[in-house]
Amino acid sequence: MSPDKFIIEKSKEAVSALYGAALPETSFQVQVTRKEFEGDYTLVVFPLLKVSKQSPEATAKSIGDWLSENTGEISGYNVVKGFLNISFSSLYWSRLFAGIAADENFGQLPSTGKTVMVEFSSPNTNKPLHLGHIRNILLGWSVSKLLEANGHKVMKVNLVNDRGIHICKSMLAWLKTADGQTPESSGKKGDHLVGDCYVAFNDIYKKEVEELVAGGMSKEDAEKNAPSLKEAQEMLLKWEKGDEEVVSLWKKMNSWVYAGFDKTYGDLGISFDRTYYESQTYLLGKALVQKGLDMGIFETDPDGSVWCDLTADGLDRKLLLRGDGTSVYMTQDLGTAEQRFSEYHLDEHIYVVGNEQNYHFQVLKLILKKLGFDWADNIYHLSYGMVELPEGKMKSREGTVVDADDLLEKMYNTAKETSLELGKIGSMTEEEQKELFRTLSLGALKYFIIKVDPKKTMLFDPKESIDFNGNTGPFIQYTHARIKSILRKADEKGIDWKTFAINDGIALSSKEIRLIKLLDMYPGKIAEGGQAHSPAVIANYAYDLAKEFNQYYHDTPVLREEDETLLKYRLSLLDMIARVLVKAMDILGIRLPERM
RNA sequence: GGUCCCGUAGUUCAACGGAUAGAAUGGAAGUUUCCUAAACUUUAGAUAGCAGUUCGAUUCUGCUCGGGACUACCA
Repeated sequence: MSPDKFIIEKSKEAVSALYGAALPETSFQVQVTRKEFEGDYTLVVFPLLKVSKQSPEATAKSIGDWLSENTGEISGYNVVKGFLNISFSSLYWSRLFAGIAADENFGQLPSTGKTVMVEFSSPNTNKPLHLGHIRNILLGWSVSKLLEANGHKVMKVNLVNDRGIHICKSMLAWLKTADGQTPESSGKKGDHLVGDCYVAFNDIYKKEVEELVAGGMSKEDAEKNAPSLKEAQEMLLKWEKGDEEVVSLWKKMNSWVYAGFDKTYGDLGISFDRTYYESQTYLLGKALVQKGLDMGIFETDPDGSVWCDLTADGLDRKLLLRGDGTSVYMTQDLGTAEQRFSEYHLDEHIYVVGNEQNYHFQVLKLILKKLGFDWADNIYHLSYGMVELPEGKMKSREGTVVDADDLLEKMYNTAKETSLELGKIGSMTEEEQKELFRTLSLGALKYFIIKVDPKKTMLFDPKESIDFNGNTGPFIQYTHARIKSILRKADEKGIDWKTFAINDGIALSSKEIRLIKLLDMYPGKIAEGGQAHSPAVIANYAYDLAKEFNQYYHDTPVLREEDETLLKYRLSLLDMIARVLVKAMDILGIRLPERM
């Protein structure tokens, strides 16, 4: 049992023995004792005053005395104001550690039998992935891993927006300007080629609008009547009718894009269990509109459009079906949600989508509830803030969007330069070097993005993100490599620490106890992070552990230790730290190299 | 106008309603006899403002001031 839970349980007994009162667990607040005070864990006694009818100090002392007398694990206590600082015996800590180290599945919580779907990435096929997608993807990926560590079965899905007017724009521009280029012939990555076409379309369109305005047309009319836009709209109609030529071009260009996306996903080290395409789902939801009408919660306007009035809930009227009977984004999302919940019997569905869609998801959940679906409560919108650059927001119009592929390449090159500069690569083969640079650059990028609370707007400074010092991915990677190096050294010396059974009765230093305490906290961090859907908790935990190790190792001889028992004990402690670091970083999708 | 989010050292980020608000980075001063100095030690530096609830507020409530998002028969 964890020390904090142990204290809660025993304190409960103490309160009932001393004051004859039974208080709920929430009245017992236990926290790690702050460094500047003596003790391991601290019980906050203020909430107990109402039953003790004593001063905070007297209450703390009574409970402290009771705990000392009635438990063997506690070695002492002190009282500061309303805080009861409790110390555990060395024996207790070494036994706790033995339990942690013996657990092969440490960090994996028992199966819950629940299935959770996580949707993330969700790109458009007319633009390559950019920095905003990277935040989305990394969040989606590590939330998935976090949920798995919590014992859930997780389905990672991607929803590709592969239809609509914007795709037609790219297709049109390709026909007009690309001169038959393919990814093979041009050497461009497929998604970039198609993205360039989209840009090319907008250039043409802009020019046409300018010409029309110069010819005396109002700007508004010009924007609606530019010939290229008309052409794109015609193309969309043809697509919807299944026109063979249009559809085959659409398929060809999309396949280029998917190949490009797959490359980027691969570079990021992520994958999906299933990919949905809007072209196959955009008609879903119409049946639900009819259901809503039958239930009387939707209404039809004179022009035939269907609405849901949410003004009573503090929201607006929401369109669900256009006057011409076609559906909108919301309709589709209602339909896909219903389909997914029934097909996979989901217990929860998490959508990783930017905070600009907070309103959309508020409405989505509300309408589903009105339609009588209880599972609407199990939809969670993991909303995240924008990524800004030192020079401000990313704007595609101004060309300040950070392209995902460019960024990954730059990170790789910087990792390479820095490593070479520090003379770190030693005798590595070229393959090993490449692997290391890749691991380091991805570690830096992922950690930098994930450590920030998702809901906050974050600043991405390319220079800082590739920093290898301080609260960074490479610092943790380095720490792990260092521990592994020590353990290798121990092996070379022939110290058989792996088969060591941890004995009682070892005098532990306060720094060692701190490390054990941190290790013990790890499953709790997983559970906590799982609830908050926040991988940032895990990221910061891993950093704390790495930092604590560095401080410990700096002035505690391990390999030089002469007492064999203590030596083996310490080596197992290092091994356990390395294991937990690997587990934690795995949740973030960050690999830890053995050497660097 | 309405709804939602954010505001913490120079900068980038932390802090279940708990003790003297933590790190990192940048600034200043130091450290090589176990591993790998991508490390470690010391030092200066912050809760936008005003009320309220509480034994206790960065955290909860209200207002003010700043920044952002949404408020499409786009997706």
